[in-house]
Amino acid sequence: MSAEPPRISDAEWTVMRAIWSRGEASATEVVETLEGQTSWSPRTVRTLLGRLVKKGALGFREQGREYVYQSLIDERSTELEASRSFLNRVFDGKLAPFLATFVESGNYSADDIAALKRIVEESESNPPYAS
Amino acid sequence: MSAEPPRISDAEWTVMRAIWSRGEASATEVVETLEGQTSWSPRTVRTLLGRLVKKGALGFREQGREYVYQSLIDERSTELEASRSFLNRVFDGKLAPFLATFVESGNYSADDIAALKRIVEESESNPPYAS
DNA sequence: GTTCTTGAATTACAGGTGTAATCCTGAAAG
DNA sequence: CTTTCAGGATTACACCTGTAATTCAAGAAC
Repeated sequence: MSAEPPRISDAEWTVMRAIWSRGEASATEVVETLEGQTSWSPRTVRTLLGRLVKKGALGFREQGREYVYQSLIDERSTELEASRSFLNRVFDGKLAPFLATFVESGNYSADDIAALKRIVEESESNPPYAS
Repeated sequence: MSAEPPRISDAEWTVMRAIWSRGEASATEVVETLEGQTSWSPRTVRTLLGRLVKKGALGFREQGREYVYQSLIDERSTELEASRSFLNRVFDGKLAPFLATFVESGNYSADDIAALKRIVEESESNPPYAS
């Protein structure tokens, strides 16, 4: 019944995150948001917005001569789906090897450790499925 | 000085993992390994092997009429690089939000918790950089 | 009213990707 | 020897991506 969630490409993720961070935004606003983050031409940003609309990831309403875009897909669930897809691709779907690799390399911060602790604690009061 | 590490596509990851899991393998062996995991034609698998060779991810030696392929890129560092690139794309490079999203959804196993515990403990004796 | 400007829509264009089929060659089978 | 077959090499082909430029139309500026 539900349409497939659209595939968001690398560059498109950047745009989606800009939209999510603002709630909604005109093309010009997105361009401004991305200046400094990327070196894309405003043309490129507009192209990406158009593609995201075509994919069903964004909707828009007209405001005068401009469109104001808003997300049609949920940030959390889109992130989760991307995470699962990534883990499947690279780590056979398993979180533990991902963490191991990441941590072996020292690529984590104190914040990350704090997040890990919360997870461990939470899991003790509310255990996940076994093995 | 070092060449860029090759970009491994989605389908190619599947092949690389088959090679890594075997150390080295002929095309036929890779095809066999992937039966049941995918529904690709043997042709497709051979195409992917060829592309990976062209990209510099795989090398091969001739064994009779066949090639025996082996990886030219390190599994761990390739995984790490993919992980970083993923986190950058989706979570602004930060591990903690990834974990939060993942855990909110309940998508983790007891194994994962065990891995987390080890990591937390390790980090206590050997703390990461601050914040 | 005519021109300039700005946004959206359309078009561009060279890779990369998924997914194979076809071609070519040398070994295997007869 | 001739035919067959299996493997690598080459070709196919539509769609996706990154990265824009060009076109068109309606307001904004004269």
